Amino acid sequence: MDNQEIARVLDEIGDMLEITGENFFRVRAYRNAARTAKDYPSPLAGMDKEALQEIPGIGADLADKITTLVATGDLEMHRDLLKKVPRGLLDLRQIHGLGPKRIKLLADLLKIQDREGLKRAAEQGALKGIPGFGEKLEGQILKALAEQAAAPAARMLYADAARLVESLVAHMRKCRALELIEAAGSFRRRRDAVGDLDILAASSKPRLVMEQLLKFPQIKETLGSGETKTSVVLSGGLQVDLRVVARQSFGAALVYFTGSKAHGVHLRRIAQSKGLLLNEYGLFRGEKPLASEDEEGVYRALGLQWIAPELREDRGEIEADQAHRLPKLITRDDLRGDLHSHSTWTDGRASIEEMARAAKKAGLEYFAVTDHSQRLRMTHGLDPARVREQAREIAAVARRVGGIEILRGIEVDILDDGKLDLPDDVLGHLDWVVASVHSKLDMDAKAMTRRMVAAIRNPNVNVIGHPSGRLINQRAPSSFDLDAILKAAREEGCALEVNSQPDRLDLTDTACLAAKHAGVKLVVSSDSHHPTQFAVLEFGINQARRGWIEPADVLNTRPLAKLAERR
DNA sequence: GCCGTTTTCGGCCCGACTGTTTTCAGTCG
Repeated sequence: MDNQEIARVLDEIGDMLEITGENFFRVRAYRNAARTAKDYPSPLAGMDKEALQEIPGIGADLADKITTLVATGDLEMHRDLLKKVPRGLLDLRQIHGLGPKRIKLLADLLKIQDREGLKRAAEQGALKGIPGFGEKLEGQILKALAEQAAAPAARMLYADAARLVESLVAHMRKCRALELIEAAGSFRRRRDAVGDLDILAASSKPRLVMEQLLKFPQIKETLGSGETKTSVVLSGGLQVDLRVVARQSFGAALVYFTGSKAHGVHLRRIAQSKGLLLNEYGLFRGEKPLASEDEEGVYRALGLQWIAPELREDRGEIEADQAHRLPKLITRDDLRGDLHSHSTWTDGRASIEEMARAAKKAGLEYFAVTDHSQRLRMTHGLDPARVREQAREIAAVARRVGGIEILRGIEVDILDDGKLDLPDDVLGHLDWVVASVHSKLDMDAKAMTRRMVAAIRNPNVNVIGHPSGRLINQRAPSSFDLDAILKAAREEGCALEVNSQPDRLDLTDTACLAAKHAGVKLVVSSDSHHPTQFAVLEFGINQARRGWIEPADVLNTRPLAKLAERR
């Protein structure tokens, strides 16, 4: 049972307890634990009760429940609650406007158990009779039920969101009343994909700024609009929340609106422990504002240093800050080279020379040409003869294009049994070997772990490419024992890749952190198939920063001469 | 259910918007 599954069960318990009217703080304890589990960088399944209790927010009772859940795959409390709150009822939480209190009323007064029952009742006009329900809410529920029959909204890739933010911000800047604007929320935290967009603006005339947003051409629906806050849904289904505050509150509002929610809660608890109040308008002692204009000031007044948005997930960054141990995060400028790229020799769309010129233009000192190996027939993967032939072309290009070093590399397939797709004597003559899984991505965890560890043990392999194989919104990550893989990688001095393609971003942020803790080096790579794609390195850097990665953790921050050192 | 430079009991983060009310509960972020 992995951390995601543990989190799901705990979350469901929280929801069911809330619907049955349990003490809200007990509910919150389960929600907190679920969130902690979801973000925890190593498997809770491998931890004993004492270790679990060391984690903030998990006490004796929850540690006990988690170990039971891991051992038996089930929890008596979860089963018992499902008898009281059937799954159909639980699912009603997805409907906008329905929370625990109203769901309880629906179940108690109208005996509603699921969507079907709710739909019938709403169509008959039966909801209006319930206290707190009226004409509008009934209509809203019917509409939500009809819309949810359509596909559920996927999260938008960060790269797509970045383009949208650019056009939205350009649109907003046409408003003269706008003083400052910043995309906050999970976008500013540089998450790999975002569920909505939170835009923060400063203005003394908020009404005008709201009106400007409502003129944005892609708006499908307005969910709500008040003096300081407007929510709209764009035609693609993405929700945009705009918040407008006075300029002197911008820093506090940015902290508040950047989140994460858990990070914000933690900050407000610190404020409270100092007898202060923290909200989106500032940090206050009684009526007196202590800080509000900029983020640095707000953190300082709480006794903290400014924390990079990528770290604000309440994964220990506040404690690290208090101990003066915040990481000095890697930036794009720290990268000297790129170690994964393709050319027209396989599935790339540009020649080696075009790629070399583009890499040089992107400010890189070196890059590796790592085309696919023979097994990937559809890409015309390289056999030993073509590997040698390509080496001659690389040498020729290197003579023509100065100012950048070109490494002779390969992205060799890891076969089903963990052997590699090219013989060792061929790999041994190359400068850089990426080994990747491209087939049978869904094999069971034990077999996949063996397969990847076997590749790591091959001394010719420098790095494992896109280790999990996931494609965001399209393909689940392969299952394997990350700890076992990290242990082998550490022993062999084999690195793991952070693939920067916007739909891969693989390793994930938490896996980066786990690798760092295990002493495994990373490589941030573009996996470019086109000259413009060296720009995606920015996205891989985002992901690495979210994983607390510093320049020294990443091999391609080194000058070429030091690249061969494996640790 | 968790937690402790006020505490092992009694607290637990904060505010905007909507719809239903006629001062506020519920939901949401």
